[in-house]
Amino acid sequence: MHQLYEQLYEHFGPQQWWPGESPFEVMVGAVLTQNTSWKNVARAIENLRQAELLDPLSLYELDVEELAELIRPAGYFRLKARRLRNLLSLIVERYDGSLDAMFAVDLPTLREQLLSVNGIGPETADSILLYAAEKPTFVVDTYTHRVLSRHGLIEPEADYHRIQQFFHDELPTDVPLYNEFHALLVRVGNAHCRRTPKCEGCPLAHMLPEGGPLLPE
DNA sequence: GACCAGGCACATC
DNA sequence: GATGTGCATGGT
Repeated sequence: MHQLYEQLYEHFGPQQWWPGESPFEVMVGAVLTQNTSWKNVARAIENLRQAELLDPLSLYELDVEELAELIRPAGYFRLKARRLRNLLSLIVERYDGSLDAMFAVDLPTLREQLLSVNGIGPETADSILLYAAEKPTFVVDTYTHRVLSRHGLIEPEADYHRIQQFFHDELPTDVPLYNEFHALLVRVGNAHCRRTPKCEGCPLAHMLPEGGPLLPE
């Protein structure tokens, strides 16, 4: 596990994640990027920035159809407009629009509150917790799952919690480390780990198990 | 034109 | 409890 990290870091260098200028922008991005490439999300966020709506209170006042129109480039835009609204209502109604107040809450409690929002699942919650609130929780995504199972480090059918537990057990509790490691996993996933799993040219190819990658997922 | 992207909720069996 | 489906734009 540590060696995996070392190899990735050596090859790709620091990733400077999350690409967002404020914690609030990170939160919005976390919802918008669900099953969607970051490039599309960036356009949507740019629309919100142009409209000067990148703060909880302004965005909460906007009606859901106008919000949907602005985030259109991110895909699933009607669905995501509702999901954003649900998240905004937590921020505004429970924390009076203050992210500082929200982030003062302890990790397990805040994680539960986020998960209780319709449209926020484990990955989105953990992304917000790690990259916006800077709390030590590992973010598991499809790339994480794919890379680890190909390398025989987890069983292919391992669920979210199990994979996350594995990182928490193996690594020191360290926000910058979790941040960088997850970013590197996405990076290698985007660069080399596409559907056909030959792993050619991958910086991790030399550390695959005997007989190559374990399966196409 | 197919296939994919930094998921999640809900329906159905 | 397991499996299937809708959601949608933009890049390869």
